[in-house]
Amino acid sequence: MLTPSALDGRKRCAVEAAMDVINGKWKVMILYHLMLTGMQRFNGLKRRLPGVTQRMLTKQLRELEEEGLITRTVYAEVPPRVEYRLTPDGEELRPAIDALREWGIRRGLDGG
Amino acid sequence: MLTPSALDGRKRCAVEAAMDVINGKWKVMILYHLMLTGMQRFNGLKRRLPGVTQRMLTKQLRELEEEGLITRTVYAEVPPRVEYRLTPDGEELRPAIDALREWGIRRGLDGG
DNA sequence: CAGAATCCAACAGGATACTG
DNA sequence: CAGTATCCTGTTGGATTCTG
Repeated sequence: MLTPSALDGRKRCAVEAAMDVINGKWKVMILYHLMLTGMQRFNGLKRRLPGVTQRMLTKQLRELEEEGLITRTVYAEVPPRVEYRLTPDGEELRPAIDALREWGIRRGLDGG
Repeated sequence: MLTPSALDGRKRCAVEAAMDVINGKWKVMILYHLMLTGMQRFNGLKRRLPGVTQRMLTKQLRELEEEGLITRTVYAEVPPRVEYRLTPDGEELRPAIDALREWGIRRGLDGG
């Protein structure tokens, strides 16, 4: 629980730290789609994120990987196949992203 | 609940919409401190956000106000007094920010 | 298919000075 | 106290081309 008197002044940057990790135009959406589908390949994500460029998708995927939120599995095949999945750590973001999503729904659609 | 089969493909941007609103280096921290304390004045926020510049604080506060997440109350006094508070809409972000914060704590401190 | 490399534009954000 | 106004920089992000 968020208890004001107990937290004001201490550990004041857990929120900030979390935001740092998911900052980036596409990161939350990437995580969201991995939460929905369990696994996605590069072009699968590209299709699900209208407007993303290869460069940006690659970059954000790499950062999420470095941060330990997703795994990248490369299969040595032709044509290449690369699968992205959430790590347990990334999976633990689900409640937060879910809360964000529900807030977005309440705001924009209000029960729609 | 986040039910994959029901949501994949529909309403796919509630998360994105939410992220758009809270994107900005200081916005979530501003909201967080308003959640903790109920009200803050300009310099109070400035003190609580180490590193923020007046320009950025002003900018992000204005954007949060435009987005309807906070109120800005100006008292015609000398010296001036301006109070910032969450709107009900902003208050509804509490679960999301709380979830983010708890994730950040689990990650960085793991129960600390 | 899943990128890497290069180049470039836009904007977020910072430093500083000034003000009612 | 609570901002404006300028100026400036770095990062984010896009367009395009090339590759194993």
